[in-house]
Amino acid sequence: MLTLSTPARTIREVLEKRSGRPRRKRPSQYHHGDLRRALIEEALRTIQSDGVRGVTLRGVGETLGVSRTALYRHFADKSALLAAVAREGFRTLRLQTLDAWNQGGRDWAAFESMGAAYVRFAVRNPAHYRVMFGGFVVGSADPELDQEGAGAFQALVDAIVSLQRDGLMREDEPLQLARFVWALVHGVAMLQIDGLLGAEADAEAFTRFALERLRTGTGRN
Amino acid sequence: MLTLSTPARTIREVLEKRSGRPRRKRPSQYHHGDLRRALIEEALRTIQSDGVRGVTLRGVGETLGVSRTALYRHFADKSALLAAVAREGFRTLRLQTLDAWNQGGRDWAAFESMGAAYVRFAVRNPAHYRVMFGGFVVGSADPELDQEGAGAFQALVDAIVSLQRDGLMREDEPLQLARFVWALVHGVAMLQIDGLLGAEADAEAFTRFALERLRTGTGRN
DNA sequence: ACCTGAACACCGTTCAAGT
DNA sequence: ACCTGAACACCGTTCAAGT
Repeated sequence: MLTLSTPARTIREVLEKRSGRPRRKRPSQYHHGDLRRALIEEALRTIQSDGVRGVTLRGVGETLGVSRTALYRHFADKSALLAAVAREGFRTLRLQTLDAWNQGGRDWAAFESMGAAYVRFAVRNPAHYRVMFGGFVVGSADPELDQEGAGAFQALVDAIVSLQRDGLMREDEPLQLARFVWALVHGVAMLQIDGLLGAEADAEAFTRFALERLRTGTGRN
Repeated sequence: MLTLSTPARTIREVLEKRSGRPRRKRPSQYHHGDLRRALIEEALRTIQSDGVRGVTLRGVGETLGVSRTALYRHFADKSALLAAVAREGFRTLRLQTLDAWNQGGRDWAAFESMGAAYVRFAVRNPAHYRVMFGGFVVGSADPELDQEGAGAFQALVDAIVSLQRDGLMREDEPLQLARFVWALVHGVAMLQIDGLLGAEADAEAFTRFALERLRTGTGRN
């Protein structure tokens, strides 16, 4: 029965029966509910090292020691997995920007730190940031993702309202101002990630310059 | 010879010989050097209608009536085709923004028109814009793409220098100012494309607001 | 030169089946 | 409930072969 032409799969099955334990990476845990978590973390790891295009359900499954279709017990499809990864990103982004704002004195300098923290997150996690904004999450309609994104945005709105209360920022509609600031830091981050600032440009110096002009504008008064 | 089991291909070949003209979309031209052009245009059409992910070498080839590998005579790979599409985008972007700048009086209003034209191009051609900035063009090292991108950027730099000469813009380093403006319009465009402005937000009004704040800043003087 | 067609090594997803 | 394995319908790319 166990001839040379026996598929490797069959041999492994025999060995697993023998030892009483499969030879894959600790699969028993996944029967207890943390495969979902493991899938998100492995997807994120792959994204950081190889980019979004490197994420394959086959690869993720193999690394975790489960079949390539096990994922469908926890996510509707691949896009839903990426949406979960994006959600993690917005959460981290909110925590890091809020930290910069609160650590500072909630003045304009703290607001600039907040912006710098935003850009720093994007530049340090370019592939992750691209998953959050690159249009990879299709089919949409992930309410939890929308909620997490809205949470990160709200941190910005709150800071702006605070600055207005202290007479440090223009009395425009806070939402409109928040969109403006978001667009700027998003643009600064994207240009840096895409390497479009030019070789001679100092990325950090440019971020500082951009945050200064955010306050003063570019016109000559 | 021409039995029921004869492949359709053979039948078509016979018909083509008969009529003296092939039944595919004018393939004879492709022997004269415009398959490259046709591939770019068909790829762009597919991008506009179905997004980048809808572009397959098989689909493009089939529509044009050539084999799915014919492309490799004109492009190194799929990424090189997308790079050519991106190049077209930067060319159009430069022409449209320059037009807005020149049609206006080269004053600050014209500069805002230039910014609005930039955002308009992105919003009207979201999938195309994403090809230009979404990190789809990998492997990089397409000098012609870099050159076209640099050309679009130079139009912005020139406008800024002109404004400075007329005493309308701050006397900062023009390159740094150009990067700042680019980051802002890029951010505004991306947020609109990604539908991240919120349902109640008026996209055009926001663009106007953003371009005003570009001049005045957000701080309270 | 330019294009074809088969082959290769991949994909995501579905689904009946196993425990 | 949770996971598997085979099957399906796709991909991009290579390459010998045709004209």
